[in-house]
Amino acid sequence: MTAINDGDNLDDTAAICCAPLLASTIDDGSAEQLATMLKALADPIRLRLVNIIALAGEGCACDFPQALDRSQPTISHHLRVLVDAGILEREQRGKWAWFRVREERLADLTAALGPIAAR
Amino acid sequence: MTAINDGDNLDDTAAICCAPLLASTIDDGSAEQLATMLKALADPIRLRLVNIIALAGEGCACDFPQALDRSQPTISHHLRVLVDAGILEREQRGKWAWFRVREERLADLTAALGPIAAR
DNA sequence: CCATCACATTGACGTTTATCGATACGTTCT
DNA sequence: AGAACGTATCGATAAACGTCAATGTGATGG
Repeated sequence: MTAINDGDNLDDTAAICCAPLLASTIDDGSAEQLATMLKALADPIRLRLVNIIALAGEGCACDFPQALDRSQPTISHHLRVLVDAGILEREQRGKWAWFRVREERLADLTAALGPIAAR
Repeated sequence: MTAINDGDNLDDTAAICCAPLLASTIDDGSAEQLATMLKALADPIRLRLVNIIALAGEGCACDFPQALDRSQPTISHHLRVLVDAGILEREQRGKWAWFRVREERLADLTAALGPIAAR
């Protein structure tokens, strides 16, 4: 693979993701899709990014380097991973970039994980 | 770090994990704990392992290399990651190793992720 | 006891990932 | 147009990860 995500896989992912983990034998492709979303969340910095943005309703990229003690390029990288995975949405306001949580997508995730726990 | 996990971090993790992502600002430590569980699930092979075991109620290690087309050491590695993260439990029966899903732990996970989706 | 079987551990290798400094890009204001 | 600012991308580096062949460990059964 070349990079985190190269283009509009975002909605491809959204279309297929996520068959409940208990309901049926998950195939190789579905597992890969689910893993992509989970991998995006499976990082402390990215979890805290999502947390901060979810709490405030939205968040400006400009605040994150200081809040999370990481360089601006590093923050930019993590935001990209989250947007590519469909967990955040990006909106340009003047020269600032603002982010919101795509709650439907997180709901998809818990829906895919839930059935196991619910058994 | 030496390996995936070196000892009984399992229950240390269980004790702290997992504060809801929306309810409060998540601190560095909690983020790390949550990330550990998510990382354990964020792999296609491990997702399919959990899926197979959850569907059948339990699963024998002996069946997985063929089912998932991976070598025995690779399967053993993935099972170790899942057990260390508290997602699976291991039981020795004669010379066979059997695994079950720890549903309470998965419930903890969705509980930590859920509040965002529910907003 | 020794052979066999199931599984874990070790060691090595290629790939991916997180991180940052430097730099490019795009917007705003003068 | 040019300066200043916020953000993205590039290039490099070190650490982590997935994978397998070889080997170790522990139980089973002749």
